[in-house]
Amino acid sequence: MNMTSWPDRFIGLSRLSPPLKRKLETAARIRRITAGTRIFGPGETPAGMLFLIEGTVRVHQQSDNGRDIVLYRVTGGESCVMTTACLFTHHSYMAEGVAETDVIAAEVPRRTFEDLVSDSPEFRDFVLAAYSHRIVDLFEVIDNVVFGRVDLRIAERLLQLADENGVVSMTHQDMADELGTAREVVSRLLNEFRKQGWIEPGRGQVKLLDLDALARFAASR
Amino acid sequence: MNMTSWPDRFIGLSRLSPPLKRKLETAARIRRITAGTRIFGPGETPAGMLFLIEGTVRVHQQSDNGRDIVLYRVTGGESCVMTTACLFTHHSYMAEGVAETDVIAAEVPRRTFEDLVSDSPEFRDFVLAAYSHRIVDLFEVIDNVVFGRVDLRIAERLLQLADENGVVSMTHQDMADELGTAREVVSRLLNEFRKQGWIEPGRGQVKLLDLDALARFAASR
DNA sequence: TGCTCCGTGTGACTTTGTCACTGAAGCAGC
DNA sequence: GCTGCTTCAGTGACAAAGTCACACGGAGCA
Repeated sequence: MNMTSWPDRFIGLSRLSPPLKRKLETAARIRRITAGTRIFGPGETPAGMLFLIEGTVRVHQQSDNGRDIVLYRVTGGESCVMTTACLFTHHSYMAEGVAETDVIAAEVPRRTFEDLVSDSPEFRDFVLAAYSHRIVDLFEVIDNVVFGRVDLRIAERLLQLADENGVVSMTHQDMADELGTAREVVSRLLNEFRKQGWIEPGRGQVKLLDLDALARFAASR
Repeated sequence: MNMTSWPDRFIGLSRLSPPLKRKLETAARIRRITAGTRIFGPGETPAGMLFLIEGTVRVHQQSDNGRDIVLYRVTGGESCVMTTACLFTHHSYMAEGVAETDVIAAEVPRRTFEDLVSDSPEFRDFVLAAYSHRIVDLFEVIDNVVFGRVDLRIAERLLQLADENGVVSMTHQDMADELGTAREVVSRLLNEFRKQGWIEPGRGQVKLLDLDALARFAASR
């Protein structure tokens, strides 16, 4: 990958003027982060704005009694909103970010970030659009957990997270942490799905047998 | 109230230069909204940025099956984030805003708003800080609904919403809609509180008898 | 081979949400 | 006053979801 052009990978940043692009590139520090690394967590403060060039980062919230829920994922071509929010408010993080795959990211120092927000309407629009879209994500999370049923949400996630062979490589605990529920609930509901012939469970993975049935179930009610 | 100085009531806007303050004031349309009026709702798009001079606006999310949850409230001296988000993304509203009291607000047209965001670092900081703080609110809502217990949340809300006489003037349905739960659940739990001698229920209102006990209960676990 | 850890299964119980229905409190209109 | 209507609250039965405790078995390793 040609590192000198990374802003072009971000919708909105490609329209920056060449001088501003150069400013972004020279100020940024390219970070390579291996899968599983915790990138930020509650109590820490961001050193700068993170632009995700490659990979995905999972942002999730934890409770004191061990439960966990995924708020959203940041993928290549996006910026990290939590970081933006913390930069703007000078607060520390409230959730945790973990590299789900190997990640390449550009870290732009706070000072440069603030300058660009000031000087460039395109940059500002990019940041604010990303910001606003993430708020929509949070609304959806709330809608799901308050009004949604767990069985439908599991079916939906299985379909989202399956690889090209229809296999989801996660433990039941992982799935529970995705949805903010408990492991036992996932085990029981997956067992129901198995009885329906929709899936074939294995240790640390689930094989989806009937995608259509799962999709129909997820869409019901 | 002296209307010519309303930006001074907003922390952050008082530091605007006099010319920009005048620009805000002349472009704004002062709106008086009576309690109970629906200000915006899903599907609509904002005509401009709303600055709340007096009163409170309740922003809540509704499900298709009749349940409801309050996301946050906007009070005097704050701006409406939903509106900001929609202005930035050119999306329509996803939640509903209702005037909880009589409201006086300044509506600044989108064009003026965008100009000010461009030209004034102070104005931009004000908007972004409000924005970011509201994200924090949403994180808290998620934390509560995913990890919290309903009885503790009710106790907490009763204390928040009580007037100076310790009376909360709401129906059980209203309280359920605050917390995103069902009316029957509220009825049952309030009955428990009554058995403990903490409250005295009445039609359309609850009288708090033992604030300390309620507070201790809300803080437990 | 035996040991330990981890992922999973399960039963019993609590909490929360849903449904259907009852009755009481307020509030017209007469 | 009385009559009917609406709104609010209470309740029982059940379903869904979360908690707790523990059992089982496979994977990996000494």
